[in-house]
Amino acid sequence: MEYNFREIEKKWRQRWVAQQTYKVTEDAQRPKFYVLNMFPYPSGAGLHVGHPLGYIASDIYARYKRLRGYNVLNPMGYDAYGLPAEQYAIQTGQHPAITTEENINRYREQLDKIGFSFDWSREVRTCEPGYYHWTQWAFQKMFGSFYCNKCQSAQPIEKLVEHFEKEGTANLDVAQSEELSFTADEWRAKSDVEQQQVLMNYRIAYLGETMVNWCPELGTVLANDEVIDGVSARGGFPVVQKRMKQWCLRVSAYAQRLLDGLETIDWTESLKETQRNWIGRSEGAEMVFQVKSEGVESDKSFTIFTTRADTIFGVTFMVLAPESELVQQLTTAEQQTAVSEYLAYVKKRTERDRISDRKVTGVFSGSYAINPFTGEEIPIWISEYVLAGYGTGAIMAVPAHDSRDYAFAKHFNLPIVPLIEGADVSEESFDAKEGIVMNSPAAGKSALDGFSLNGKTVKEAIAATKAFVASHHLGRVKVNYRLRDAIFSRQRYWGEPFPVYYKDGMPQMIPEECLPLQLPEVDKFLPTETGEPPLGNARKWAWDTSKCQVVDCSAIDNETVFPLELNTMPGFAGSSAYYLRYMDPNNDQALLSTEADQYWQNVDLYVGGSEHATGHLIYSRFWNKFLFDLGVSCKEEPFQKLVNQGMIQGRSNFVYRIKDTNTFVSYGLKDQYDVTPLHVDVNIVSADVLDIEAFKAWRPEYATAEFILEDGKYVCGWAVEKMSKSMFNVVNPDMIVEKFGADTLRLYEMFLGPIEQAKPWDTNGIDGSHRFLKKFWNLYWDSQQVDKLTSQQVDELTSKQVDTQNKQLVNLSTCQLVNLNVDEPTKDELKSLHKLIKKVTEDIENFSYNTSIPAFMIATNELTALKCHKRAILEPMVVLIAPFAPHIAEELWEALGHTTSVCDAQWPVFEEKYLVEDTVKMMVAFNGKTRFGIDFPADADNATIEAAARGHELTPKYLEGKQIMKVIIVPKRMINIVCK
RNA sequence: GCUCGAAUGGUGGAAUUGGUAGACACGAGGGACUUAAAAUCCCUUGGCCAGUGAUGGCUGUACGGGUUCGAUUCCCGUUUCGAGCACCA
Repeated sequence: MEYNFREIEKKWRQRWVAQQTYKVTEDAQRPKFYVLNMFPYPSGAGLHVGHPLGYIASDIYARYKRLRGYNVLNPMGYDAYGLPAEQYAIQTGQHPAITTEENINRYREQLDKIGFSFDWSREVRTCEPGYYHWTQWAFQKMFGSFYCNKCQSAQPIEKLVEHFEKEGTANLDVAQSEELSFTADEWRAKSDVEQQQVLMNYRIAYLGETMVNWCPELGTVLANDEVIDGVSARGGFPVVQKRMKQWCLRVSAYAQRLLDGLETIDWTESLKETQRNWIGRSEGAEMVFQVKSEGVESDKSFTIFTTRADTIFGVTFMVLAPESELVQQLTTAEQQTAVSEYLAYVKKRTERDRISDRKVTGVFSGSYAINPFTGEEIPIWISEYVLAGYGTGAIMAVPAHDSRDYAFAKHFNLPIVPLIEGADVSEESFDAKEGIVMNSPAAGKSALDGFSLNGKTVKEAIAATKAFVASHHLGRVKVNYRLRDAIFSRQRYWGEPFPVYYKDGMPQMIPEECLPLQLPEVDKFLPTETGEPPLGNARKWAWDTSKCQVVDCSAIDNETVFPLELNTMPGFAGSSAYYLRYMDPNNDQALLSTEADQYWQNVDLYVGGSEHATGHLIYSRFWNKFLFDLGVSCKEEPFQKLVNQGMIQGRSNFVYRIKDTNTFVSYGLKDQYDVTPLHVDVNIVSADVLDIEAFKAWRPEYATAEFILEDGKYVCGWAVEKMSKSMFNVVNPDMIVEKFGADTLRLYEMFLGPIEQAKPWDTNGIDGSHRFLKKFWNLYWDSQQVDKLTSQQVDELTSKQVDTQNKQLVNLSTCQLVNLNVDEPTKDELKSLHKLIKKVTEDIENFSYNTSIPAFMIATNELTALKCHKRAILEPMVVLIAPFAPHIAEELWEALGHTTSVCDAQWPVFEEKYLVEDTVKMMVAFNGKTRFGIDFPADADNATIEAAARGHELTPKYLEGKQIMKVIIVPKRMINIVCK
């Protein structure tokens, strides 16, 4: 019987749908397991073979867990909002909802062919009102919350109001945009609008005027993770810094918890490290410096942040960020012109300029700061190497021990005072945090309260200085984070609308029971000419508070009808809590029910690309922690284990055209000509040999092409590149499924290499996986009857597929499923099976599928050689392969007489006893060189073995005339004899 | 510059707590079957050397050292590649 994968796979695709094989419900009787893939953005290009890699890996795990008795949640959905759909809409005028729908259908069609065990009844789409209802709801909750540092959690804003009414800002320890100070009386005296403005300083979702990454080409602001090297991640357009009023999420409030949480989850070290870098915790001190301006000590002061408080005696100048508000205050009259010129220069430079050429630039402000430890006057400079957004936007410069300060000091000829014994700072600064401190204070100088660090190690000195700063009220010990609040507004159409309207210029939340606020229709998707977002084009986009519904803009009277927010939410809004929604996708009363949350808890295994390390994976951890504080999610960390699948790169093929001709020369001969390499569609190349007819038909200009062949073939060159349309190297999974079947595709993608590693796709190797499945199939469909046939009858059989040596027939169309004899399996057969059970079980647990495929191949070959036709062996084999190749497994399972799906079978139990040998081969080595192996009884003890070795019984030839110094016996492995 | 990870045949990659390096597959070469092709099956395949041959010897996991009876594995140093962060004070 032939392995007809097309029919088999079609049959089971239909059967799975009809029988709802993959539908899952909460079941208190069984332990849960939650497997999740990062849901795809349905792009117009469809899936290529790289996309399913992670889905296949997680599907194998999901199926395996199900076979082990777990109730497995394995959902799929679509991250449907996003820029490309909208860009397409701008170009074509087609509504993004329509193109998105089309793309989703295409994705679904492709996914369905690969045999995933997704429960499609739980599908979510971020662009559907029933889904973004809860994105809007979460946003409103963030608006209605502040972050309490003392209790380390989000709290309702009402609690903060209570605090203000009682004691103003006294004893307040909360996350805030800037430090405010007022009394309870002052608070009560404020108008409603003023109070609202104050509260904005504390809300977790707040409207803030901040420097944002503005991308003029895209007409929108971008989050930090969407900007790479000063250009937009999508499109590569320049990004400029601009001050704008935007919705922000106070992610920074959660910085420490985001950092601590990393210790509790099972992610790769490199990914955790990436997040640690992104969060960028640094411990240091803030110190206050008084200002002396134009020779007069003023009451002005400013604060700097430093991690090297110990270097306070080496400070020779101060530097302010050009954007700092202090610049205006501290510039003296005579320096005004120079400073203005410098600021104008800085303003012209984009983020990108700053990164690409790091010139040392700066200007003196005219003012001096006073070193709080020594009373020395220190000039205050302004330079772009100090960033406004980090710390306080001002630093104390210690040129001897900071390379940036050093470069600045050299350039402007400022003094350099070394503080570490033995450090040579004549050529470069000594940045390392090691050594013994000296010059603190410098000889002949004195410091406040006789403070000195001389003789201490740097580490001790840092601690001592911090303690001194705190006790003498010169500043405070402070932890700084690089992590900034997330900008949450986008000036785009295709995103979640904010459930917000404006009254007296202050944002108001539309009532919770009126959610979701649906995205309105617009005529034009481009941002308006006035710079307003596309929602400014919507005619019906005003909020009627009396009717609690959206009404026409013309009705705005600012009494009952108010304008709605025009921005939309960014891409990460919808993807930040989708894993929670899968637990209870159709709930219209809540994001999810408590029961669903309690049962499914969090994602046990999350699979996706590492490109989301500083975006999605930070935002959803933040989002989940917020929901955890609210009591909506019972787990603080959303993704317990995370596996990053590597990218599958394309393998491009090239043809070589001789310059100025239409003649193409084969790879091996190209050096004899002056040629231009051209990408050629990999789908008309097989094993690097070009299909010439297909090539001529590919493009009209090649119809008359001529070829210089080698060995009658046209051989193409190749290179590994990103898989993309423009390189003609996109391999479509549909084609592979059509040609080899989904099971082969699944097996081959897993066999390609370790799941985490990037690797090029090479269709050539796929034959091996397909051949294996055929062999596996033939284990079951074979030829008991053949033994009964006479050789003459065998010869007469039409297919004549005879292996002459073994007299065994394969692929014989008349044969039935093996006549499973009921004999006890032999020792060898059981050994093959249990070796496989052990290997496959371990591999799946460790996520290293690439090595279990060979194990299957070896077992199959062994069992074929043993002519094993025993149910006790073959039945567990089907279960073992079911996670990898579900279609063929189902077919064989049914053929073996089962009426239920193989998905509900039991994973075979491994038994050590079948692998225990009667004899153990011990390798014998002399002086570390392995010579040969000798069989010992398995129960021989070390003393017996050593006696045999010393008695020269094992090895007379090698030991002749030598004195045995030492015999080392490694249990069940090796005897090592050391001799002279 | 800092942090993390990696380096094994022509290729993708195996190798348990340190114990016969190169599993398995691709590619390549040879053979069987076939009018032919496809399909299938069998053999060879890290390098060098010796032998008619079975086989044997040397060498070999980026490079240089070290620990060990024994190192792809552990330690120190170097090089290269990948990833992340980056005027972050």
